[in-house]
Amino acid sequence: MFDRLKSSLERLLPLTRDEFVYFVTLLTSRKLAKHEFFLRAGEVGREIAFINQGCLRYYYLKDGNEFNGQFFFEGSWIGDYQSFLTGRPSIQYFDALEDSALLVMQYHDLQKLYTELPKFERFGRVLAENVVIGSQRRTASLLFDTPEERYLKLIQERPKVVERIPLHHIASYLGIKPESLSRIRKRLADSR
Amino acid sequence: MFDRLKSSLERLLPLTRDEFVYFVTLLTSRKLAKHEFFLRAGEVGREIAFINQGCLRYYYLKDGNEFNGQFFFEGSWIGDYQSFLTGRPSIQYFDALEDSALLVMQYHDLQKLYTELPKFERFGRVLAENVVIGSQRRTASLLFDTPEERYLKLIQERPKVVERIPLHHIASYLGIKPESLSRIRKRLADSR
DNA sequence: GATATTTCTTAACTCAGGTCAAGAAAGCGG
DNA sequence: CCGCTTTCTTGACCTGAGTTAAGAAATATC
Repeated sequence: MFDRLKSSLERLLPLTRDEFVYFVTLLTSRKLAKHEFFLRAGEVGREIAFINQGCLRYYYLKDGNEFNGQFFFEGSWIGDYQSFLTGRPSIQYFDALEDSALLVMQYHDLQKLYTELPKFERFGRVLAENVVIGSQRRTASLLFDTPEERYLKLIQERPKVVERIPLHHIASYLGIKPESLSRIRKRLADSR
Repeated sequence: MFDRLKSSLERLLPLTRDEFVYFVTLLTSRKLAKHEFFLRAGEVGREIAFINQGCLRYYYLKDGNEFNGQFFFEGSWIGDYQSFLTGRPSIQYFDALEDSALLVMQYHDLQKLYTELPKFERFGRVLAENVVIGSQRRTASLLFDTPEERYLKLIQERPKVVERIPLHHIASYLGIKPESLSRIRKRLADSR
């Protein structure tokens, strides 16, 4: 039940048995069926979740069209960092792309954790850093990589995405239409 | 000398005279002539700077081409947040677009400040939040706004950028070529 | 197991942005 | 104040992504 969480945490900071157990008491388990929401735009997302099993994404809605911001698999933490920290409503939708199992932590429980076990500040800091690094990498790629380059990088760097997620969602993530991704795939297949 | 800094800080947290004076002792003044660098890709940027006067940008270099990430004017803080926090080399170039005057704070001085005057943690937190919010807004806009929409939003939301920064830099920020921005401007001028 | 839905591809056409080339205008540096 | 650089625009042509429409194949649903 908590194996994945344990090894994930231990990559960040060494924990005694008691510390880990305490951490776990702050979590609640939650199942999401495919297509169920973790958070909707307009809501305040004062919780973050460890994905124990499954896959989620967040997306923006503009003129009725979805634009995928990011995909998350088991082993990573998900949540609207902005909303979580500031208490303001989210502008993103978070939903499950597969049946998923989450371990959810509330904002005030995390704050309590920081106070009672300051070594967990490191956990919070690394989480925040990862958000910044991920977001800036994504911006850079959208700014100067072509859609084809973005697709090739995705295959290279995150093969799981290409394996488990429908192509129309990947197209949206790359900033193009499904038809264009089809053409890119054909181009690549023909040229080798 | 410190008026702009003072009013900028006071928007975040109320300070006594002594606290502000202490903050100021941690800063060193630095002038940058137009085109001078604040930080180069490959270097570790263990300092952040308050822009007292002038304008800076950061950009990425790919295949010999510059891609502008963001512009900063007097009153804002600049630095490579990733490099600053993690101590790893930057992948961005920071340079001055006008003759500029900075107030520079070193990483270890900021850490000292957090320890000695914990109320400044708020300062650090808000700085970090702004980085995340800015980066995510930018990603979203690159993902689903057209270049023309991005240009119109820029005029609306950040008129200073359009007034003070050459169009070829703005084009690069929008993710297009100068010629394309010229055409967009013509299109807009013709259609009204 | 039949039907509906989701997923993915292909084709024809349009259009915005890239590329290459050129030149005008403004600003700067000596 | 003269020449050089920077800034900005325009035109012709090319290319890749959007749009619309259709259909095939795989999955889900009852």
